[in-house]
Amino acid sequence: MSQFSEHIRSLREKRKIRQREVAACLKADTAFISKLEKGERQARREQVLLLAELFNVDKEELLSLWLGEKVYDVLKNESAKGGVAKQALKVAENKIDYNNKKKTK
Amino acid sequence: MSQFSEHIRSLREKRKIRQREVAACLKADTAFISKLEKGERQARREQVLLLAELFNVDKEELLSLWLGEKVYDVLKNESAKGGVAKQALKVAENKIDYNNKKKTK
DNA sequence: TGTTGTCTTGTCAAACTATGACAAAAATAC
DNA sequence: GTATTTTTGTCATAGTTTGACAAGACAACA
Repeated sequence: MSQFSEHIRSLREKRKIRQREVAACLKADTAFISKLEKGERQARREQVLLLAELFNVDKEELLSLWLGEKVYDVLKNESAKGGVAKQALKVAENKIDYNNKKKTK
Repeated sequence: MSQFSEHIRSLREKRKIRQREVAACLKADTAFISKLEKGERQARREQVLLLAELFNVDKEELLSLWLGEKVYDVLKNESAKGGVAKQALKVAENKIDYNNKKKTK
């Protein structure tokens, strides 16, 4: 149901790892991993980094996917009708750009 | 500090309304409004709509600004280094587009 | 069929976060 | 000075999320 969760699952399956091993890596139980992989629980930042290490994938890429889901979560109620959600994305983008400009200055 | 909060304040000042009147409209006290206008509290969706009515501005526009802040909140910790935040925006945008496409289908 | 290992689901307390109320201080106006 | 508006600090309450546990489902296979 969520890109992030599906991605995690697919990474695990490609590497033929059991949920119990992922659980050990995150110091959680398999029930939690199962829910992560079905999008019923959200990972926390720290866990995303551990997963990236475990699966040996780029941390920033995994973080982007994870964050993207969180962003979508904020918008999903509005995303139905029209431009509100997309406008909101623009607002956020402008703030990011503005902040980065300030810093390089 | 936040676009939304500054906007609210400026709307109120343009119309020469007191915080007490805004508070009445939202059924809150002035302390709360003060914090809203300084970005120390986040409005809830319902309150945004009330504000749009009170100030007689477009609801969708105000919602976009408000949502944009919420989105930025999710990203602000990452927005420092590099592309993670902007990538996350793209991920979210794709999900929105994908969902809209599904619906019109 | 029974056993073993893996994954899933339901439930819940504890941890965490946010809201909005109140009181008291600060600022502004008169 | 007083009166009014705005700000700040503190806090109980409500609301949400996490992760632990127990029990169930499913698959492989002897």
